[in-house]
Amino acid sequence: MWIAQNTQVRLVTLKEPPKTIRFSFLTTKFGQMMMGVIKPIAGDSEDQVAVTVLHFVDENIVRTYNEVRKRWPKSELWKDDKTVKLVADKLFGGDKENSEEIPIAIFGSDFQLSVWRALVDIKRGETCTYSQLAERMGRPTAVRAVANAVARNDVAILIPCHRIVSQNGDSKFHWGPVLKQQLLAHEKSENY
DNA sequence: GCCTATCGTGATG
DNA sequence: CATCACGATAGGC
Repeated sequence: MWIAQNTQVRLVTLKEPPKTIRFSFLTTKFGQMMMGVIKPIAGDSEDQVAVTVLHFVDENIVRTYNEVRKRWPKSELWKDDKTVKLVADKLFGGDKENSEEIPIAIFGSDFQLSVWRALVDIKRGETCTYSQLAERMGRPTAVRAVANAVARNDVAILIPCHRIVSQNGDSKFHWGPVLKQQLLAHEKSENY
């Protein structure tokens, strides 16, 4: 079970951290993940939810939970399998076809937001170096700062930070270089 | 390999 | 506020 090839993402920026994040765990083709969603987002219908957290579980769920807890110190974390499942089914449930647009709620500094916005423009099967990304943002010398912001992406896959590689081929990834390579290989292949 | 330019963040006072 | 150390970098030597 994995994300549909043509999934579209819509970024919504939050003015403050979410009061409540509803989370649950999923089993995917690339391992277990923790997903956090918020609802509703401004201007959307009552039952509309947006993804705000998507982390791989690399060791165990407690560790992953603690990491999310640390990242969102002001937010309440509610276990809510039902609400998460609504989004998870849209994302992972279908097969190759998926016309649903997935809202992603992000919160961060202006700089971070601009980095994350630039990330979603990198197409599936493509990669981009840190300096290329910095250049695209019109901040060619802020390479190191861009890398910091990339590393802080909280929504794996949907905000595709795994598509950023360093120029010398080094491939660092929050959840390990091996997984990163697997994701990239998967995206480059035609076998979905 | 080591040295340095670069810049947003978070910690600290 | 001011300062400092720290990166998922990159380029020069």
